[in-house]
Amino acid sequence: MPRHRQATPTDVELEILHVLWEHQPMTVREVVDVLNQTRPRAYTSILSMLNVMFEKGLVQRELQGRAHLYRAKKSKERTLGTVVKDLLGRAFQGSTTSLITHVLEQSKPTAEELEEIRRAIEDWQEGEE
Amino acid sequence: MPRHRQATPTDVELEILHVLWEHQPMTVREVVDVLNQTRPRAYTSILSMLNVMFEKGLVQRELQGRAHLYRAKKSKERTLGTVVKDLLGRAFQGSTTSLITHVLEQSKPTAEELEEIRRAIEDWQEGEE
DNA sequence: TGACATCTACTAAAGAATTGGTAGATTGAT
DNA sequence: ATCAATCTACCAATTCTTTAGTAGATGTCA
Repeated sequence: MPRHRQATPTDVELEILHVLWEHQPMTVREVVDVLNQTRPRAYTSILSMLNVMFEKGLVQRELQGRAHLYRAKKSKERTLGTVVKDLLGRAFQGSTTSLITHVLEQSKPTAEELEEIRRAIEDWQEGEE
Repeated sequence: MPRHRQATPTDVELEILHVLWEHQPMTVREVVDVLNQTRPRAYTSILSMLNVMFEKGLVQRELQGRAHLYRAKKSKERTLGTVVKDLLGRAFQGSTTSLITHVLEQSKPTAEELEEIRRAIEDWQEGEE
């Protein structure tokens, strides 16, 4: 009857990671202040989450005075890469084309964005291959 | 202390939906037989999941003899669209280009796949705009 | 008819995710 | 020194997800 721990960060974890990536290193208080601008939660809620994330190895911390300074352990790039890889396998059974088609349909990019995407494809092609 | 129900199908739900999309309509027994080829679970486990999914409105069912015939309520296209939209907001803060860049990096498409992707972009452009 | 297979409904159970409270220590200001 | 603010650790509670057992009904077949 068990359950396997999720391979990628959960919703709230991702929410917190995004804040850290932008302002790290941060105290719990600072994270709370940023999050409260969108969806208010108790200080101890965020503290608990950061604790869980520390135990999972998602964040690092160091003492400064009596408060902890947190920072994400993995970069935004690496983390989002894992998230995409997971989704690709779980929902799209590895089909890159299918995933990209859905992305286009959902985001309905403007002509400029399309150009940007085309450039991203070329950049990637030259960089990797 | 609550939790908000997930907007998109969960892992196991997606696993089951993929099976249904390919063979529907199906009895529980048939779904179990397909799933057991990859990861074996008890008959009642799948039955329970299908029940939950029925209550959530993810699948429909009709009686045939004394067994139920299940089928997905929403198409694969619509469902995966929702999944992508959710991910785009949650993990990529709406940035299509960022998401696509990560998809390319993770899937490392071959030259042929790249061509396919380019064609998908053009198709989409002509179809929609 | 009786043994057996199979289907459903109901229930249980345990782990994971998320939110928050309480208590105790420490700091800073008056 | 005392009071308030603030930080952490520890714990509680609730919902969701996933897996599976049990019981009861029904159908099949010798």
